[in-house]
Amino acid sequence: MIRTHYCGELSRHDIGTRVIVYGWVHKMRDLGGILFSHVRDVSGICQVVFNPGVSKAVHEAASALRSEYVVKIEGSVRERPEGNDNPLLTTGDVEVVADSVEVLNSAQTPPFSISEDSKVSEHARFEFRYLDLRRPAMQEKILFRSKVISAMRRYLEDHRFHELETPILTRSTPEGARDFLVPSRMTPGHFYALPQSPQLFKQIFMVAGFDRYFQICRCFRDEDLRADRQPEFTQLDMELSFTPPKELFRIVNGLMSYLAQSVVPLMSVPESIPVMTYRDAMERFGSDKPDLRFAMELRDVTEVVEGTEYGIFRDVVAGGGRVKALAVPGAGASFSRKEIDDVGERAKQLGAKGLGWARRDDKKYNTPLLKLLGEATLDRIYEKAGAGKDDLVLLMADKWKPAATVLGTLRLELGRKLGLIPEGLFALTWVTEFPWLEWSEEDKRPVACHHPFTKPMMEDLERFKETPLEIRAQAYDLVLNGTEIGGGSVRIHQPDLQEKMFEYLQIPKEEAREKFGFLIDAFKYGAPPHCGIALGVDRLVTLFLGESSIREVIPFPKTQRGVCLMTGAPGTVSERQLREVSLKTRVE
RNA sequence: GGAAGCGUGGCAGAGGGGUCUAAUGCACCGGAUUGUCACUCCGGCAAAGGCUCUCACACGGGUCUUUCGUGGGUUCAAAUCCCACCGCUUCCA
Repeated sequence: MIRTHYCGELSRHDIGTRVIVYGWVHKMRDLGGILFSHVRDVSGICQVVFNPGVSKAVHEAASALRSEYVVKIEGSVRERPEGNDNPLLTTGDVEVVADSVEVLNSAQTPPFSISEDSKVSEHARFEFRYLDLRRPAMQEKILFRSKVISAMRRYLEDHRFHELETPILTRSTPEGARDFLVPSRMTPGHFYALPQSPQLFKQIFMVAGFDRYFQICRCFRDEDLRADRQPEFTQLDMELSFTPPKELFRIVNGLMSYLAQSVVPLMSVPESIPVMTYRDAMERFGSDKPDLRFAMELRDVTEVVEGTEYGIFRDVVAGGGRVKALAVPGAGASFSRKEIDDVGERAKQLGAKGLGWARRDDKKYNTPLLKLLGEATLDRIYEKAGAGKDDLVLLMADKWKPAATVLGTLRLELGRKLGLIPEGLFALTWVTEFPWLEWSEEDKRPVACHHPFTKPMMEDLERFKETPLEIRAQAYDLVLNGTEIGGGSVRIHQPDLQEKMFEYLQIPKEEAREKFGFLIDAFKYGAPPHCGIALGVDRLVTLFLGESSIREVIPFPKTQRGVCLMTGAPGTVSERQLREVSLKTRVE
């Protein structure tokens, strides 16, 4: 006899039916004469009653049940007696009257409770992940993730995308993050690398003519871990031919609103997601991933203070720098002097040389800047910053970028502190026109901001000789609530431009030839114009669920040191295994 | 590479030089309990080792020692102070 019903799906509809359910004992309540039990399976929980009036033997057998025993229950569904419904259970208006119970497996007492949402350290949860994953809250998250992924597949397949696979064993590329390496047995001294993304392969798919590709793929980066970073993570990777980014945006907007409709009912996504340039994002929010759940925009007051006598402002402006202002709502009235000083300290911690501030009580300004700038200038600063009379105005003078980013960080932190960031809101935005190149102090050469296959804005390219770092790329990020959840670009599809790019990046010809020769060759045989994007599935799911760490939505995550506490990976290998791949370790 | 925080019974967590023989809650174990659903009530409950009582064994009892991430140090005295290491978390490069 096999299972007739899932525990969590029993309802009034089944009253009178004989059922067989399988599951784990979630909880026991022994009232002596009568015995109640909650039985749990993947679908949920139902109550099973053991009554000696029904069967003395079964009641006695049931009294030996303990938490997490695996059981098979046979019985009949009945309506609960008047007033005994349990509104906390989806199956709370019925119960199974058991006439048979079979223990399929007993269980040791688990190290932490599965039925109660008690506080447990991550360490214990990771070590006993199989028990942690049994907890209903975790099952919900993992199944939610699965739903998100399946909705992605559905949507993309409906939009003529093909899910295509790319290799996990591939070759190391010089740009980007650190690779995970896999030694080759058959070619001693050579290594595969695990892909940081299937970038080159998806472009090759475009050359091969598949037109629209997607993949739910695992990517690997050997970097330090964070709350939002794991050494392996999952991306929704996409690439499209003959499609301008505008159309890609439309498809991704559609994907987001499809997800909102089908799996995240709390989220509402407007037909079109706002688009702003990198420059705009930096100027207005001091970040390339602005959190648009709240206003508090940065303003530029350089012109207002240009002519001032105040040395710091004057010098910064004369040196081509900028003075940026941030109005902090209500904080002028509510912050103590110490709190304001703390903000200044924080700014220094973030790399600022100093932070100007102003507030006013009633009609008078109360700020050290009053003497230096005068009332009229402060009036204009307040006006320009859009500050009300109770607001605290922060002023930052520096080169435009640090001035913006420091205030941008303060904006976030103060917004959080003042409770200005609404919960349960999903604010999406596109950020476009990222810089193409950035200077790498480490390598003493320009490196690609996105990756070396990104197409620049062709009209900017003419200025390459003079201001290479000001060239804009046809690259874009998708940002949700201040978190980058995806990024992509229009790719170079002309072999000569791609070769030139490697030149700009000062990658030696031979190296470029060796590592990317196949791509340039491929382009020579008729490459379509193409663009693409990759969305971070772990981050997306984390945000949807309002969690603070991607570890909550990854079934088997690793600790900050890259260790899996359940399996003990990474582990040592035998001398023989090392010999087979021609390796010798330097540590014992 | 660097900064900060943390590590105490199965879990959570108090204790920050002597009163720790480690509070409390949860889980767990035994008993009572016929409508519970965070059931209730009573009792027990950190681990390892030594010695010992009862004793054929088992079960049970008594007693001592060690253990507060690990190791070392300071002190008459360390969970508590210092040093190193290990681990977890957050952040920076």
